[in-house]
Amino acid sequence: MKRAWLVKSEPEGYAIDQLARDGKTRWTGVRNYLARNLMREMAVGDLVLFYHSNAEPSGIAGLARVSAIAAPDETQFDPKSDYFEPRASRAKPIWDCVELAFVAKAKTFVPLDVLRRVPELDGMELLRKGSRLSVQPVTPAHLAIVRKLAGLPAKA
DNA sequence: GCCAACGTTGGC
DNA sequence: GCCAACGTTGGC
Repeated sequence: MKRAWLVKSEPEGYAIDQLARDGKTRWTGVRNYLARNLMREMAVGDLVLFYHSNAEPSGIAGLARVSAIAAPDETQFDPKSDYFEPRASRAKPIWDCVELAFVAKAKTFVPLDVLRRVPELDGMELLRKGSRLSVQPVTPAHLAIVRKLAGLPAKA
């Protein structure tokens, strides 16, 4: 069963344009158990909304797709990395990441306040007060609405 | 910069 | 296992 997701990224750290240049990237640095567990549920081909957080403005910036399933996040083993995890070992990794591939940049960037004004998006995790989860599931209905708003292709 | 809403840590 | 203190996320 194909599912849909949303990931947050600070554009100053890794923006949709960077993903467009790279083509694909390992989604490293997620250090939240719920987010990790959701990444473990991702399948190759699942679509992923790409959200710019902590931005001016924040909002939906594009679309990606899962190009490889969850595997140990290499940054946890690197003492020089901000994401180093002293409790982890290669025998017992703690953090995983998927690989994401670029699909499209939003033809129309959709800011958060616009999303909030769409009644059909009620209940979307992103719009929940205090929502901080950086990896979230998105229902097919919500995905379809957001793609329409953003001018993202109906077929990836 | 403020602060609400979390998640994590560590003392007990 | 409880929970207070602390740290982080992310909108505003």
